[in-house]
Amino acid sequence: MSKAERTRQFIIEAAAPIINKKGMAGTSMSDIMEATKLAKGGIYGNFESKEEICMEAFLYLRGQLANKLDMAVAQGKSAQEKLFNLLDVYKNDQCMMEGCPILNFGTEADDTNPLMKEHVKKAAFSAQKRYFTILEEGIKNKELSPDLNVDEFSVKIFALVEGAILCGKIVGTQQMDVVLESIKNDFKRYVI
Amino acid sequence: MSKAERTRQFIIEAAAPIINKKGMAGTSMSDIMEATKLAKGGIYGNFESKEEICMEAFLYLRGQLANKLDMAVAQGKSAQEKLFNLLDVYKNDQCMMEGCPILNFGTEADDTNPLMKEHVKKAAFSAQKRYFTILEEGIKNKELSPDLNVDEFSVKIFALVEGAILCGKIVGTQQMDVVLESIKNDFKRYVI
DNA sequence: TTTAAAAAAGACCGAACGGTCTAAAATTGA
DNA sequence: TCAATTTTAGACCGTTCGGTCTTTTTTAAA
Repeated sequence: MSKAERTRQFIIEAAAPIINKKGMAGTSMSDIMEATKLAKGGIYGNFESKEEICMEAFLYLRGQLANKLDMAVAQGKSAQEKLFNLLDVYKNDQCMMEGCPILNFGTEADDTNPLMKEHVKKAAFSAQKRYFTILEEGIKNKELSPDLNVDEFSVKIFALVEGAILCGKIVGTQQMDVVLESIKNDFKRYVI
Repeated sequence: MSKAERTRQFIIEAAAPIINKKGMAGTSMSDIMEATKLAKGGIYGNFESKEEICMEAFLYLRGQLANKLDMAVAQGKSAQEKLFNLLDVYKNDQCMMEGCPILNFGTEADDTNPLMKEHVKKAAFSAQKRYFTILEEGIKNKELSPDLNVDEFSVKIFALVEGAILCGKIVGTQQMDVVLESIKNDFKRYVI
């Protein structure tokens, strides 16, 4: 890994939480310079624009979150354990990074930045797919009722999780917990 | 209504959809000048800062949406009709304004603008209260099972609706429809 | 219709913006 | 260790930012 590659990664990791928090338009290059303690040249030698930094920041955050979720799922033995572990990441670990990047970048990018929007869309699909896989395996293993519409329920869980995060941000964590708990109850209706 | 009051309102109505779409940080005074065809003086004679315009824009959008939802609810005779009419506003009328102001302003304001955050919080509460009232009346009128936890279900519907809007923005309207439909199905489980 | 008051225009301000470029410094292969 | 190369510092660029202020225009009461 060359010096430049290391610096590039360092910039991404330093900038990502700021951009996630303040938004793309709300984050200035000077914010990033301050966070990295690098001068203009040090940054623009590794990225060709602020937009590129924003893109990489999103991909980084998305990857970090995906890893954490995948690990939580892997810990679970049953479909229920897998899903509940996943949801508990949001419940307990949310504080770590300032909110879900899909929610934050998605709301800002959708009318503004088509390329970013496409990346967010992909991230949303893969989040839904994670639910899908848990549910489908659960049915295959006779843990869950085959009546469950896996396609629809995956999307519903995704919407509920994102809604829960929004509730947590603007109202408070107790509302987020209520919503996350309601997902568990919905799920339990299909447990055989 | 004085000239100034009319102009002020005109500016708010012209700026609101832009700010809702591009965000507060992403909207510049020149954007607002262009939309209103007014010069700096004309705008700053009626507002003391861009932030004030953003505040008023949010309150305006929030009010518009609230009116539309209240009217839809008023059209319904049963709890089910009321809720379903409300949800159909999102399904059909969403295109009108670029997304839910609670979602858009909420995600941007939460780490940035405490006063705005407070307004968004209030708006979220009153959105939840609208669900609460429908459900509680439904129980009182023996339309809905008293087993329904009205407090929790109101928050859940709110989270699902906001999640549905996010799905609609980043993935597509068909996902939004799936989620809105799932709210109806959840509701039906409590109909007596 | 006149005139005093209110409202809007637009030149202007300093600051901050994203981005460039050259010179200095740090890295790296020999 | 040294020289070629890569990487970073930071002065600099034009532009745009939010906001002010004086002048002009418009409004509206007499």
